[in-house]
Amino acid sequence: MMSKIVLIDGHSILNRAFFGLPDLTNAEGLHTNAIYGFLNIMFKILEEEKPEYLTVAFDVHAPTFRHKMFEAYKGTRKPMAEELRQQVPLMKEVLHAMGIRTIEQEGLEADDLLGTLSKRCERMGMEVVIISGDRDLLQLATDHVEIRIPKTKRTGTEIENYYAVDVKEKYQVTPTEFIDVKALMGDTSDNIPGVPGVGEKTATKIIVEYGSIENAYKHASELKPPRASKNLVEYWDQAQMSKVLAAIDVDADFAYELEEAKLGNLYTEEAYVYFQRLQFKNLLNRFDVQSENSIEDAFVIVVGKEEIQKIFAEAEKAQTVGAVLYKDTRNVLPLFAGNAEIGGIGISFGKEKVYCIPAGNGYSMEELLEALVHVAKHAGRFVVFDLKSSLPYLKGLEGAAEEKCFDSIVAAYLLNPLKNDYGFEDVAQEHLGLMIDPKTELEKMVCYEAYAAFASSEVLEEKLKKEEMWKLFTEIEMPLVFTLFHMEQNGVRVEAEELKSYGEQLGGKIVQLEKEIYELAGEEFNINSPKQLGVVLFEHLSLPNGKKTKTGYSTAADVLDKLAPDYPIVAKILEYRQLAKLKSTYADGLAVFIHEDDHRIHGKFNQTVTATGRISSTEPNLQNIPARVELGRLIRKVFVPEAGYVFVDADYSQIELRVLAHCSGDAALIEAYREAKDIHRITASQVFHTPFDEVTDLQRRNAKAVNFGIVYGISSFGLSQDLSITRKEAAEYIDRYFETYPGIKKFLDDAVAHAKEQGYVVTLFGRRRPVPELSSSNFMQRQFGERVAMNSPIQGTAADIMKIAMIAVDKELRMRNMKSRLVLQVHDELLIETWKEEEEEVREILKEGMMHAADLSVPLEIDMHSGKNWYEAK
DNA sequence: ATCCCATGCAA
DNA sequence: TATTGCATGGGAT
Repeated sequence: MMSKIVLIDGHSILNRAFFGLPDLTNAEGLHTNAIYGFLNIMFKILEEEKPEYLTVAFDVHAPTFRHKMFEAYKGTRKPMAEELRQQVPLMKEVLHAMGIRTIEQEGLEADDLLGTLSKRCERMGMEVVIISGDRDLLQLATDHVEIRIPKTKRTGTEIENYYAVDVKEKYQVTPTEFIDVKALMGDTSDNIPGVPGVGEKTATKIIVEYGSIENAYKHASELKPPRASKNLVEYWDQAQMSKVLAAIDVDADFAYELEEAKLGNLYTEEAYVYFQRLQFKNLLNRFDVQSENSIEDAFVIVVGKEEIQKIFAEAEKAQTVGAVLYKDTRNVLPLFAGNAEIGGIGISFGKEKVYCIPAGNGYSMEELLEALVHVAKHAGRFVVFDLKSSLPYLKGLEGAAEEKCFDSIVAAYLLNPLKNDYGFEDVAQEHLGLMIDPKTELEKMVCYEAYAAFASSEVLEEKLKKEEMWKLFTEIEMPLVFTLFHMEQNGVRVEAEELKSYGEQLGGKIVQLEKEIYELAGEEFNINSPKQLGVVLFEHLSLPNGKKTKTGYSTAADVLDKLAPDYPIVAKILEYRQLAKLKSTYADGLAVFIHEDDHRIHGKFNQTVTATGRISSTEPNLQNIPARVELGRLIRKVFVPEAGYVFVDADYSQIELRVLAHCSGDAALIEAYREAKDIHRITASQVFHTPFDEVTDLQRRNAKAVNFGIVYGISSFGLSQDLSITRKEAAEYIDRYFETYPGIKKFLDDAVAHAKEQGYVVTLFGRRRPVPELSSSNFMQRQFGERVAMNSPIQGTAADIMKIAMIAVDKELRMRNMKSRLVLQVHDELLIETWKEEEEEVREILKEGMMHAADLSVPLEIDMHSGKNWYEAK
């Protein structure tokens, strides 16, 4: 059997991968998508080809003989994107770590290296496979040299394959003639001139007939389009030069030992470290797991009652205990509140102490859980992944062992809040370098999770301390786990019947509006489809259209608002949209979450989702219940307290602006807050140099918009959109604002500067947010990064303060054994279902907890209302 | 089934 | 071409 070599066009494949895949970054903020894509393509090819040898060729950033010959060669090429450039040296390191030969040579392009190598190998009787994204390489195809061009599609990678015959079949010319075709037609991407007036069609026709440009030149007078005939003669020199430029050098002079390209074990320890660092989870599966995961040897499935007793006794004395509860589905799933059946527990308190204990071996599930809580109370530290989801089963843990709890997922979130998920496998991989095969059987997986819990807390603690977030973790985030758990358990009561009739009323109006819209349109269509709606409005009815989206006309509210006064149908559509939204998302959407037994919605409050530190709410989202428009706001009437209770609702008054005043130390803004009732009016008065009492409504509105803009990371464009003014006017407002409050300008500038230097911004309580966008090559991305750097410390600090307040309020209610309970948090607002006799006490607790959550240089004011439903309490 | 887009709701 | 989120229906794959 003939031996085979695979040759890869390094830059070309990196380039393909870079543009074919979405941007990926690892924890350090390195871009990794091109490397990831390259490796995927490479592994696929290696599996298919099973070659004996492999070499990857790269271009060198230096002039080649082609540049010397034609200065403008590749002159039109844009510089490589920064995100891609960064990946090139790393790519080479990764290849070297896998023992793969790379080659590059000054004065030669990768094409020439590939061409020369392919010829040399072919002469030795080898089979050659060249991988490139570039069709120019097709000239190298022979009966023994195959060119393979990967195409990245959504469905995966498809590869076009070309031996010499395939080139002929597809392009009608032989690989060698391909050079002549290119010499005639030129190549804009390489800036090869070719012959003017000759494109692909003509060039191919000429070469099919005459075989080469030289022969065509001899028969120049016969050439078909007279233009080609004339130009070939006139530009003969240029054509000849183009041919030399287009021809790959197959006889270049450079040193290369085939033996160095011999493939060995790619999955070296060194490569493993790189893959881990780059966070190529899927690719890590390729590594032989045995050597790394010798900890598996310590895994024990315990079934004897006495042994179990012994383990619990030993665990009690341990400094750190990692644990996991599992359901006996063939998966370790996050547990949820309620009646899920649990299969057993996992527990680990040392590298050699890792146990899976299924229920039913002398210990029922209840007894296991009880014993586990007992362990938690006595051990030094109790570590789990996603504590909140296990709390329903760990009765008695609260109070007794609360402070010993360590949630590794929460810790991992603080260390990098930008990730999408924080499964224990991810944390194990990132912080322990532990690779876990996702197909691992259940009991072994339980052991892995218990061990990872045990082993991770120390590492995470060290990292949190190093990044000065230990206090944030222990004093805010961990206590908050319990508060959020309480809120989820409490839920909020919703009147199902009322909600249903509200939905039905909407439904009636929607049907009516639908009819009217069809009549005005003269046709029936799906009003919910922006695509169909766009066609009806802007094509069939020829309404003047402003904006477009990628896929068609924009039918967004701000566009339709402008048309509504002139076109009754548009006004109807806006009304229809409003009602449809209320019905689908709120009336019908909320109804499915109401529990039949207690008439309450137990939504989830997520602690590890947002980039800034806010809480998020899902299933359903209880943080976006309508409030601004009356019809929508009515929904709040179905949120009610249980009999004997009232709602008390408290929200911070402009907490973000106050945070800004404090953090910036701006004297004028601080002073404004010390005296102020109406901050926007004061701002207007100061910015427009108008006495407080003479501020017009317009001035106040503008000042308010600027205040908001500042908090979001202002841009003149954004402000101009919001106020419907020109960018210039918006810019003037901003300038005047910064003149009035120079401290704010400095604070925002400093935030951006800090982010550029350190790569992250930080809140008053030490919470960090990385800002990788600031090192993007894309201008818009960088602009975005600047706004993020300005906004995150403000939004994040406000979130920190609210968390402190929530914990304080919840603790106080429980310490006093009160019936009243925290049910909702909406970023700057807390809703408490209050036992009527406790109303005054609750108001006091809220006031105290919220106003004194932080000691700022401006007062933290709140607005507070009571009511028999959420509508009235707001 | 699953994903993406446009849209719209909140602070 | 203003910050942070989540859910929806439509429509492509």
